[in-house]
Amino acid sequence: MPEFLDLHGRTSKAVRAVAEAAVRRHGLHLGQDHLLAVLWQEDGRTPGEVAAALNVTTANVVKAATRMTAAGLLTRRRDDRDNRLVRLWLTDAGRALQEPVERERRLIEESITADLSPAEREQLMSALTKIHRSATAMLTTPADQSTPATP
Amino acid sequence: MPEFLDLHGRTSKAVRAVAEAAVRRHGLHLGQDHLLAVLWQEDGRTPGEVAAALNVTTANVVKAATRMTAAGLLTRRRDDRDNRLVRLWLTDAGRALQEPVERERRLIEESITADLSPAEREQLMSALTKIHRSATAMLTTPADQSTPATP
DNA sequence: CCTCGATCATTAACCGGTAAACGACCTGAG
DNA sequence: CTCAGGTCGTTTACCGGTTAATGATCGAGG
Repeated sequence: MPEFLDLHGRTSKAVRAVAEAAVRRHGLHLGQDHLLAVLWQEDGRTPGEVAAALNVTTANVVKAATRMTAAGLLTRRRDDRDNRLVRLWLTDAGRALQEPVERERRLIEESITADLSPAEREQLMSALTKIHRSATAMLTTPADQSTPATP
Repeated sequence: MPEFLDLHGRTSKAVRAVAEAAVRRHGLHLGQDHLLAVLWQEDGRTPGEVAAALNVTTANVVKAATRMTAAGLLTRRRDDRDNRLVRLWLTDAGRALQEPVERERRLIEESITADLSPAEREQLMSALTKIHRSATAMLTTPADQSTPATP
């Protein structure tokens, strides 16, 4: 029922669907492009490092890495010095996706914000930043709804 | 990398996490509250009707309904006149959640938008509406990125 | 009356995401 | 040197979401 949560949820789903469709044209699933983006920036990171960079659990990265390894995008290799660690390396196929995927992502960004004036876009980013800050604060500070305002 | 998509994704995840934590305090999972909301409005709907109201697949509603039936929130019963149809009925437990869940959802809406002035809030809703419209349009009209502007 | 197509719900197989349990490995204190 | 505790990755079991295949039922035409 609440206005913002409802609109945000529907918008979020629609945006997600657009990104999903776009990335699927390159044989990827949504989320896999984020994992690739981290490795495009720097190769040979561990699942834990990738998870931290993506703000996701390590288990999630492991599962995705398994699928992407099977798909020929990644290579797994244990670290020689510390045998607990596993390092993820891009294959040529995984590296080849960088340019087209990043380009498409830029196009989506443009198309999806095309109806907004520069001022509107600026205000939207500002507002979303505030929402993001509030939300993350509410996650670490549980259930302060008894004191909504700080006098 | 794109500014908006990145910020939107992170914000979306944070907001989702807040809603998840809130609804979990009442023994629900995120999404189940939406299903309940439809039934709170009117009881005895079919999975297909609920799915259409939530903009979700019927299969998803069926799965959720199965779990919620096991949790004692719902009751399944086949329609007498048309035996293909199944109607979902709230139990007392399911109906009892309406007031606390809706109240908490309102509180979250307030808390999460507390840093925004009324004007900012208005602009945010307007911008999100435009984003939503663009995104849904891009879903039905695939790959018009070769003609970004309509001259 | 009977069949054939449309309309339902359901199931199974995938995804991304999570939390929890597990096991292998390193490291530092004794 | 040993061993206890911390740090990893992996596995398993959920949840919400999807698509595709299956199955039961209704309804209309012949």
